[in-house]
Amino acid sequence: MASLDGTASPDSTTSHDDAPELGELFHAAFRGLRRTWAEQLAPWELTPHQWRALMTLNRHSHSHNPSTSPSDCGPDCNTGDVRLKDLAERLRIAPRSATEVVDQLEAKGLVRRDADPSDRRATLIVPTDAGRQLFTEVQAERRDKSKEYFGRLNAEDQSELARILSQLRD
Amino acid sequence: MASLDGTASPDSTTSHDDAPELGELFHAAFRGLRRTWAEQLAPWELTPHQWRALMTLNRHSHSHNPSTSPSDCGPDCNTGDVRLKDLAERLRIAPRSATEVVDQLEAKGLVRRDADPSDRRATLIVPTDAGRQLFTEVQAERRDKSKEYFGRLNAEDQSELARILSQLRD
DNA sequence: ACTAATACAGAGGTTACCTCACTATGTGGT
DNA sequence: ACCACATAGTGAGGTAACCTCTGTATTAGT
Repeated sequence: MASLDGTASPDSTTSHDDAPELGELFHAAFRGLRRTWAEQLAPWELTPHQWRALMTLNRHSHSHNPSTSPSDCGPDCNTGDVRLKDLAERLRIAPRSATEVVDQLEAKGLVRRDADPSDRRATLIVPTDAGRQLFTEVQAERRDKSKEYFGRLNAEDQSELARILSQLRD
Repeated sequence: MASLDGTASPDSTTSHDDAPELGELFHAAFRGLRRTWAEQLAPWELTPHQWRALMTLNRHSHSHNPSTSPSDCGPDCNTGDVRLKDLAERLRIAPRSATEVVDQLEAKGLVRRDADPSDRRATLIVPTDAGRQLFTEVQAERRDKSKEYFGRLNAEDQSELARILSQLRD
């Protein structure tokens, strides 16, 4: 609870209590971000959630489990041993929630569930060709900064924001 | 529990650009904020949404007791008449969604629906005594910066964040 | 070999939104 | 005065993005 650092002045004479709180600003900004994303992704019939999952799967395909790895995993080993659980961790959601979004992507033919040869309990989530193509397509579109939500910030503010948010994320 | 180690892969030969996107950071930070709020508000059985509505109503309505109100409202005194539609606007949600949260707060006895004497279509949302008391109580608790989600940022970063988010909000 | 842990999915719930259609009421035009 | 139309709130119904709890198959530890 009350830590003893005590460096902060509790009187807060200089703080404006009636100013919109950080939380409110954050909330509003996040809702705007979500809305913008949803609109951008609508042509592809993807929700932001699905896009995040697809992006993670396409990008984050380096495995973490070296045990019993196939010997032919050379420099181009990028098939991506991403188990459902790994996806959940990267998206910071519960495994059950990852199941859901994978179900959706699978129904759209964007990812595939493969059996993990090293553990028959596990499922490897692999983007299909369609999934990879869609990812590339959408990403290219999104690279147009004028369509980016954060495009209204200058570069300096963008990196400032990134720095601060990183602290917040823990 | 688990260490959630970063795997500490020193070099990813296949990774070309691993810059975590702003959107991802934003998302993660927002989820943390939501969770923190929910936990803080749990003792009062309020959801973050309900709290935001209650806060808005308490801040923007200066309603006195029906009796003994000498109307010493200053020149800048807002009438304190917050219609459901006004609440929706302030929360930036659809009127129908405001109805919902007002329903919830009314069921808890924290706000009351009064007829607007100047327009019989309109409903004025007024915090009850219980609502005002709860607001004060929770706000006092939340003033303890050590419990604040944004407390982990120093003052400078907090105002930086506020400045940037304001730009984003439009 | 037996027990504990793990990976996933089924069932069902919650929060925080939304739109569309409807009613009651207010407003302006002729 | 009357009618068209807008506006305020709400019932009905839906969606996205989460969650927990439970069950089953499988693997790991002793």
